[in-house]
Amino acid sequence: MAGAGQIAANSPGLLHLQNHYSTFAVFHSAFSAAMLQVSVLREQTEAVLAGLAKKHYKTAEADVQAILALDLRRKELQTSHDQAQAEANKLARQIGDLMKAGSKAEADTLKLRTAELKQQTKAHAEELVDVEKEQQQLLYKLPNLPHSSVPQGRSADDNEVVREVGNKPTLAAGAKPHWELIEQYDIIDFALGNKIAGAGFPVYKGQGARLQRALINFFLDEARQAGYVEIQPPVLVNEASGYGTGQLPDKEGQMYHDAQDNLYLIPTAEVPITNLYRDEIVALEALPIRNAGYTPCFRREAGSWGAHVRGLNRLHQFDKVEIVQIAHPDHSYAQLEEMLSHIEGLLQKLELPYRVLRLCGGDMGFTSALTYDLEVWSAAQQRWLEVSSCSNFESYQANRLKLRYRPENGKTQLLHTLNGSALALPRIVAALLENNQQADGIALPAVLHSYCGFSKIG
RNA sequence: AGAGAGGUGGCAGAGUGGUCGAAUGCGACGGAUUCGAAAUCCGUUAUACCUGCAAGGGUAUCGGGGGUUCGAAUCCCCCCCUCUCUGCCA
Repeated sequence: MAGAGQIAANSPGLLHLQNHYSTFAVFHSAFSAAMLQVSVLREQTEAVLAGLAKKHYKTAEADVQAILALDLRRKELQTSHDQAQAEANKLARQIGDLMKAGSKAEADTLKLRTAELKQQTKAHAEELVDVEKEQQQLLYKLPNLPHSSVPQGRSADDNEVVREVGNKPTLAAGAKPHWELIEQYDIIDFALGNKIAGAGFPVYKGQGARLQRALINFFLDEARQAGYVEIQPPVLVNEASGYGTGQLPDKEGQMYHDAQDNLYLIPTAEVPITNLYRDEIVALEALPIRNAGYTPCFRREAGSWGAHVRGLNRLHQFDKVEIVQIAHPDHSYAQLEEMLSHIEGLLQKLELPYRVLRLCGGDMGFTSALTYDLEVWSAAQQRWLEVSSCSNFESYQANRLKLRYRPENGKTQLLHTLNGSALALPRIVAALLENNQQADGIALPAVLHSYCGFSKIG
């Protein structure tokens, strides 16, 4: 094919998203160069296989070998194709000169050769497309490699509790879960939402709506004070953006899709905000980039409805403030810690007991290299609720996004992308309601009083 | 939604079949000049892949895809997008 490495945005040609940053090497720790770079598969095969094993990826050995074999074939084809094309280009120039000189017969002789070359380049180009497509599909299957600090493990039970902060409140007898409290105070109405939209689309009313607005403002203000630029992105994105952050092609069933215009409702502000930097070469001085945005988030969550997802625990539409960073590869883990401490600060100001988990290989996301989950204690439900997930994707997303920087000298390199919820509202609301319930209402934490315009619900 | 115009390098903007990866201007970078700066002058200034220890060489890319041709930014077809006017509308 012509122009290996080009991206055909807005077209089915997205399969041609290339991963040819072969020189992005091993400057960092053995693990820190992320996936989807064939050079890493080739140069650090053992480490890659170990990482994939940690993520419980089944066919690692076979897939990696297949990708490497395809890469060899790809190079062969590229070389032969380029050589044939070079000769054809040279002949074309000669033919042009001959025509001008009036030597038509000689020109015709050369044309015979160009016809042959044309056959060759065409055959090579076609196979090249096939090979690249096949390699691409295998690469898309591979999850990101876990950071060395990621604990071994298969499920949520194996996650590492990094720390637990705050005291769990002791509720009076007869304490209610939030789905009863919201009815009692008439602040969130599932039945109404069901009537106008469907299950999982609650209607916030009165103090409930005002609390939502207060939390959004609080989170955005805190983010701005921490150095984040506030972004208001579209909540519908195109297909290329879905590929850029990795929601496509694997998880398309989790997004609402407008087939008429081929747009997707965002499952998180991560998608539009990170894609802002798709196909960009960012100046070193601009790093790290800190962006924050509030958006509603839409998740189909097909088939995931069950007993313990009552009330606000899981919704089709919810509100979230997301923080996104783009960092130099050498500094991305420092930035991850910065983000984590920002999020912890929010929870502390909200006076919610929380814990920080380092997710194990089996529980972390497909695209992540290291993920911290933050969970708040929901006193009436007597369980931890995940309110934030904060991850470093290293160059895994950047590779698809073609998000790079130019080093002092040398070729462009991939940047690292990170994001975290700061914070997702529904479970925060659930915990606030449950933990602060009193006989005569719900006492809100001091930090929210001025944002809400009231200090107590009820 | 209808009609028309247009998509070229960081930006602006030439270029209607070959010598065009692409004039020119601006910007940026390096150098000269200067005590320093402005101005001026000289030079450099895209991305990706293949090849090579390197220097270098090669290929591709002028919105995307396909076609015509020995040869396409330039001609033909399809698609996408933007702008203007009309319609509609928060």
